[in-house]
Amino acid sequence: MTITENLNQQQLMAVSYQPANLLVLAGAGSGKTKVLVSRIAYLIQNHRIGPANIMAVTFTNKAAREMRERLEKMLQFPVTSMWVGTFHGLAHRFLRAHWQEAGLSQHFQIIDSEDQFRIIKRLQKDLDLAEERWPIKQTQWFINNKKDQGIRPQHIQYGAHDIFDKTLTKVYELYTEYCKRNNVVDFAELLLRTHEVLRDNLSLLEHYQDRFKHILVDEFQDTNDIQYAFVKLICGRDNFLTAVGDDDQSIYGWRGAKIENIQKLTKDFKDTITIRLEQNYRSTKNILAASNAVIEKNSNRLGKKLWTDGETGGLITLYSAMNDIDEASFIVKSILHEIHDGASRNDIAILYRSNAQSRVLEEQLIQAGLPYRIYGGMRFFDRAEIKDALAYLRLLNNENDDAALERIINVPTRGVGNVTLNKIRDLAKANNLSLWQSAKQHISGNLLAARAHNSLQNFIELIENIKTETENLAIAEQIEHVLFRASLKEFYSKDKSDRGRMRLDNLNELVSAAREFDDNNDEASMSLFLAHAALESGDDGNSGDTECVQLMTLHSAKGLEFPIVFISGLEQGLFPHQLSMSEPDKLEEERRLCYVGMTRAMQKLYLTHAQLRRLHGNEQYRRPSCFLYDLPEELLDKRSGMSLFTTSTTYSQKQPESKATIPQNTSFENNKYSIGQLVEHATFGVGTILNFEGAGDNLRIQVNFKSCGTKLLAAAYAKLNPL
DNA sequence: AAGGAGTAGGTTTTT
DNA sequence: CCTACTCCTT
Repeated sequence: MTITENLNQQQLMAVSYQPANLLVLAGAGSGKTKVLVSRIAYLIQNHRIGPANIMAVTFTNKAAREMRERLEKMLQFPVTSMWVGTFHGLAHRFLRAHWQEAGLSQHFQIIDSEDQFRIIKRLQKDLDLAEERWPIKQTQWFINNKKDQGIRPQHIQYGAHDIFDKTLTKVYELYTEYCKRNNVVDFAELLLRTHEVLRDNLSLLEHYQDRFKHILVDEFQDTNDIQYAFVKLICGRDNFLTAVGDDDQSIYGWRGAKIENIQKLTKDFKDTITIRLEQNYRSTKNILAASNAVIEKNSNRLGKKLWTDGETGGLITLYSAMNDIDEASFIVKSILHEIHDGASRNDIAILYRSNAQSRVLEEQLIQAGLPYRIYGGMRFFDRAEIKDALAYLRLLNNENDDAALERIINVPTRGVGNVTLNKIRDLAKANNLSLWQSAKQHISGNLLAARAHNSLQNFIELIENIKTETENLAIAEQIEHVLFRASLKEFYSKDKSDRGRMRLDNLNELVSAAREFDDNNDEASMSLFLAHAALESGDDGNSGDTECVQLMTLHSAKGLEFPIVFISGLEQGLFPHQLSMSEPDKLEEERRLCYVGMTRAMQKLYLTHAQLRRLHGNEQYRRPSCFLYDLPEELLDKRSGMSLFTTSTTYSQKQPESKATIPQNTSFENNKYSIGQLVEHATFGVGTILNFEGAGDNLRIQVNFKSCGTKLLAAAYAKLNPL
């Protein structure tokens, strides 16, 4: 098969266009990845560009892996010398090679946002900044935001009375010093430092400009200032940029992505050719028409209209639910129908604006006995037990990693409590020592009471012993040894709950991950494995054998596609979100998010909203989302749940408090339960009580419901058992 | 050092 | 309403 086979005219043009600066505006489902991969293959095969002369930047590590795989499959030979990765991954690679020019020490480590949070918290505490007035998150945001814009503490200008900027800049400054002292680098620093080194080192810059004849960047609409500056810098000579993206799918403005980047590209890069991929191969005509109708309401678009010569498809179902539970129950019922009609659970995705919305959906799915999977929860390498284990490894790798030491000095508990730790901190601060050095001084100088002294000494010896014992081991074996010597597994196995068991599993999984890393990397080292752990989310992909309905936020649905898609909670204040409704720019991003969601659907799209929703504990009447009014009537199959009027009587009854959850896998329809059973195991919900029998503990109740509510049951109970 | 009480806060997330 | 975290008691 040749590279240019099976491409439409626009795709072919994008793939085969002579070396030049290219902007490929690729609409949803227009074969963007295919074009990107094919263009690289084409450059290699037809323009005799060496893989080593190509750099490809992707949005996630997963995308990077997939790109390399597809490319190698297409070319039938490995392209190991090509640089493929995320901006962060590539920057890391660069800094490892040029740590001296970058002013880093050779074995610098990457910290993630949680580490960063803890460090800033510590620093602010030392500065006596009250957390209520100076939220750590805010400082963290301040620092990262400055870094994303290429701004160092010394560049920040503030007025004499600007306490806010003055204070945060001070923290930023101390934080920078801390990172230098501890030999660590955060995510934003990877990019900023790389940019600075290239900018200030002409020979190095020219070397890379000469090497990378072609730089290809995917998801260009999601680049931030520093990333754009980096691309601009490196594309400064006889080399070319291929930027692929879709301004209509820019949904990360809130974390620094600049939609303007894709808009100003043609001005900043010489003779840029713009190619539009507008033929969609994913969705039906109806779905596409509806999506187009929504996105058309945005101003400032580069302009693009998707079309398809696929089938018209069914109408889009718009369900107006009575409340959030009715909404969830409608979704679940519809899923059951779809499955009955031959759909696989894997084909179905439920999308929502915020994670909190998943709970009600989950409850209904559990009741229906439908297996589901939630995307984008806690990431593997972010789990507490994994981070503990990694902290040991970090400490072994670099004794002066204070954050690592703080994390595990008393995990598992070994009698080095807060009092001792504070003493260690104080001495470290006074003499500009690392915590490890300070701890050793406490031992050698006999500065502690006997009990603390012994505990601390044991800790120091433990670390030093592990260090010698693991010196020549492969990384997986090193980790196993650490887990054993630090009794981490023992520590977690004390927890007999599901959670404890899961933690043990995860620790074992960590060993496997290390082994896999070892197998896949020629020069695997502990230092590289730690970097891998920081840069990779370690998402398990489609693990597991059971087919699952997929639940995720609209944001995490980007780049995916499903035959059947539900978008729930289309209500003013929820989607578009309350906090994004005031400013036009933010509302436009919400609209793009809606567009992204809708264009995930291949065959069938369901949109739902609830008239009454329980949010933060109280019920609120909600207007349908403004996006729903953009949809052409003729594309819709409108349905609605019970009217509000009927149920409001139920809701208005005086109801005593009760708390409980229905056990999983319980089926309810028209069954009789003892009230004790039900009140103890009920979740709130909607239902009708058909009949009562007996009284007191022997009271039995017949209910007809999707899920019967605690409130309702409690009301019934109160009615039959007056005080 | 663990568990209970009390309370603050509650978009979106990858690296 | 639910959670995650702090603080306070044993």
